[in-house]
Amino acid sequence: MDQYSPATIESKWQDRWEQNSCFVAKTGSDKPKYYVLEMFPYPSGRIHMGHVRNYTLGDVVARYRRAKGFNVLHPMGWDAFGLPAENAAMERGVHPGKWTIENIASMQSQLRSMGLSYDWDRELATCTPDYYQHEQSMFLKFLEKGLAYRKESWVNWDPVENTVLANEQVVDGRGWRSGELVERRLLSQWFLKITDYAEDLLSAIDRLDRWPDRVRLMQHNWIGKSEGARVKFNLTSGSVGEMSAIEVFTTRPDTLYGASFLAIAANHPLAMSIAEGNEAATEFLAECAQLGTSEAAVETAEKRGFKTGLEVQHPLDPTCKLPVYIANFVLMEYGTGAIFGCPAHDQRDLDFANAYDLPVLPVVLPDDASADTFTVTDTAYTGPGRLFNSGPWDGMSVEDGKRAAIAALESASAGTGKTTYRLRDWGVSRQRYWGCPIPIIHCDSCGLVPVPEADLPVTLPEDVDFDAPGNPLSNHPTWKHTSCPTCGGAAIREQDTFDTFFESSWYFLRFADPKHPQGFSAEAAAYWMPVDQYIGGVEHAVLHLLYSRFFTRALRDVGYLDLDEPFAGLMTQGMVCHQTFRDADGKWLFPTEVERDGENWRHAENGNAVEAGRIEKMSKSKRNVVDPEIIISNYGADTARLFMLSDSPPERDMEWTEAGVEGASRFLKKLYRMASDPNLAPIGSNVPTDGPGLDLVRAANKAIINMSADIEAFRFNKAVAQLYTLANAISDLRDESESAAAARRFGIETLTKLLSPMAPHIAEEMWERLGHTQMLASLPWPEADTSLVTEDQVEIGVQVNGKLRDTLALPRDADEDTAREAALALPGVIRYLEGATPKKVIVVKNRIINVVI
RNA sequence: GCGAGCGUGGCGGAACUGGUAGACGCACUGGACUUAAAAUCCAGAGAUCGAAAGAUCGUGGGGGUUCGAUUCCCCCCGCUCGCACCA
Repeated sequence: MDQYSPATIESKWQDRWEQNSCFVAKTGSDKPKYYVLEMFPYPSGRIHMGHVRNYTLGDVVARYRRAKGFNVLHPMGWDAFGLPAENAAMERGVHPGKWTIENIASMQSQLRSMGLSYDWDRELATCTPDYYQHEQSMFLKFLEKGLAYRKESWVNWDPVENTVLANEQVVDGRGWRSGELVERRLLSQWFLKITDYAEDLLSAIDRLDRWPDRVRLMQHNWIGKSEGARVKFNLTSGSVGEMSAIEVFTTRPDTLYGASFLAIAANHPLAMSIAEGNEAATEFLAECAQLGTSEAAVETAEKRGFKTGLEVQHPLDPTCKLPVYIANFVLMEYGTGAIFGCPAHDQRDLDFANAYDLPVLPVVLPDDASADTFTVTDTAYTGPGRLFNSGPWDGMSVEDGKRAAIAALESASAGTGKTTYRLRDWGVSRQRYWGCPIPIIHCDSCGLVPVPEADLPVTLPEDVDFDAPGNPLSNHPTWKHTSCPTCGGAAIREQDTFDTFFESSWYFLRFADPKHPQGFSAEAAAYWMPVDQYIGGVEHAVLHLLYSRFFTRALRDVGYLDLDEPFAGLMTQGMVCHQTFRDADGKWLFPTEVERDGENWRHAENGNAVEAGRIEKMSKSKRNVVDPEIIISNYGADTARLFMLSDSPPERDMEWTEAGVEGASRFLKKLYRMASDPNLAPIGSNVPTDGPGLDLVRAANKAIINMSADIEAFRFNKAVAQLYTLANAISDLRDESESAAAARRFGIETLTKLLSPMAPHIAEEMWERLGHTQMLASLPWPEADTSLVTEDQVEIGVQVNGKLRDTLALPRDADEDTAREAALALPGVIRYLEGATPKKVIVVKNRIINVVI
């Protein structure tokens, strides 16, 4: 018998699948459609284990759905714009385009070696004009519709990447890729009006019932809806500059009678005008500007304020005037950049009031407190209760008070009910070369002029210099010079490029018809969309996944298609982790550099002791990485895939271990031997319905049912366990009869089919060795004979007072009396009864019997 | 601080709507085969006590509901993630 040789059979079957176009998707079919998509990779040059996990998960789904009779679309492409290409250009002098194309080629061949069932005919790379010209034209349509605009604003500047970042790309005050503290810069930038969709994006989250709750919650929080009111407070001294009133936003208009001050942000326009010619105020503003926004800075910062000397009139209480402060804890970016302080019912306001000796008047009385004695000193009361000290609203609940307050404000023309969101518009300008040029021309006489549709695409110049500092497009000697499409005069091109999240916001639509001259065809999109199952990392919860939801709606509203949600089902996979190793000097070591030494580890070459550290996410910096290519060449893609799936549930982090890989490899070798067994019954033998093989036939049918359920629920680790269980059932059948041989054939054939979504190459090879000529890739999923899976005998646990004392074999669905009598006759039960009659016997059919004494 | 999730053998993890805790695998132990090793096959295995039969304990800790709790409720501890001066 020849040996299992992954290298040989894997390329053999990859070629056959390719020759037979097994995975080419056809738009339109009698079969139901199924679109499965994995987040496309950035072409860094080499695949890593995270990719292997992501694409294996997707491939199992794709292959399973295909076998279940779906018309499956399973494409792959390249998110090919981005900064690493420019860094490579600077470091190695290679052009970003060339670098990217070469990386795509090598990663593509790595992916092919994994045996993934992609329709490669639909492959796309976002850095080609053929792709990005369409987003230029989308942008122009957004512009026409008012969904894109340009404004000067304070933006996040990443000093390492030398570009602006969107709010979503700043984590803890640092750039999401560079990790460097971002700076604030005032720049003129392009924005997309994602805020127009805040309410829709938020409320539609409820309908994304096949998304993980975690991601839904993150998007919910990110959009950050607050319902409340805007309230206008008139300045008693007339006006300062052009301002005669301060508008605040509050979620607690019901506490308006407890107001004791107003506070405005340091960069509020009023604060700016006050500071003009006021040294103390200027100094305070400068101090505020220095304050970091990092977690630590915020936590330790005291509440500080600057008393402006201005006063405002309370809008509902003519006798009440409130002082105005500039305060360091008020943010210009949220609400109106101004608040009214009600210290009794807001902790920050209370801290501030205590620091500046402002009155603290409670206006909400907890249900269990008395109006005569209730006071607030150090801890604000934010819970429910009845309003008091609040004039006409006394006795109302907080909720009724909010409504009454808004009504009162509206009738006094002093405010309105208002909903505020945390979500900001998406800034899409990037000061980089390797991105999609923004199709705008700046003309001195005509202003901002869109590049006419006929002149698209605006392509990137090839000959660029990466050695000079700044944006290479700005530095290019001729590219930016053009003529104005309106007046014909000399004009300058926009030199910023789009955020690379622009490309990934619609690639899933392009896959529906990747050569379509309009970017994507509405019909093909109508057929394939939404993506039925999307799979990727959770790190995109509020980046790519939110942008894509917005983008799809925006495209709908400019007339491209009729669709709201791009991804009907989402699954976020966990990270691939590995043990870390360091030598005596604390230097990180690659797993390939160490070897086991009994309980300990030592250096493979010099034999020095090695310290094994924590199990962490695979990362280049800690060197705890395993190269998929090496695993594939040593064990084969099937082994890598099987181990990826077997160890942990997909959404959880998993640990990559050599021992686990060995185990998966051993299992596949065993299956290969089973399929090569010369003593199997001939092909087409009748499956026995009795005799010694019956247990195996049952086990195989059960495996079909369980495995299907497990795959559909993404419990791939359990699905793999079903394979092991079935393989054990085959080994356990020792009988040499003809009918046992037939059962064995049925078992191994079933096992082979069940294995095929996970380890497709070896499954094909086994199928062929079993004597079949048709490819598994084109065969349907096996159907279980459900009459065979219910056994007529069931083993039931018998408890005495809730503790298991014995077990009992009973006919299935045996009636209660039979069960009770049989249980009471058990020696294990009699021993405890000691002749007494039990108080009660609980019989749960086919499950358990509990004798209570 | 707010929100979410998690905590089960030496390890990864199973356990349907409350019903025989530890499926399946890894590591481990013993045996067979072999001159030997590897590979393979067979068997064993939660902990403690016991020769065994068996007993007791056991799903982070403490309480509760129940005939019966990993599962439901309350309190506490620990870890992970997300958000954060959001008015």
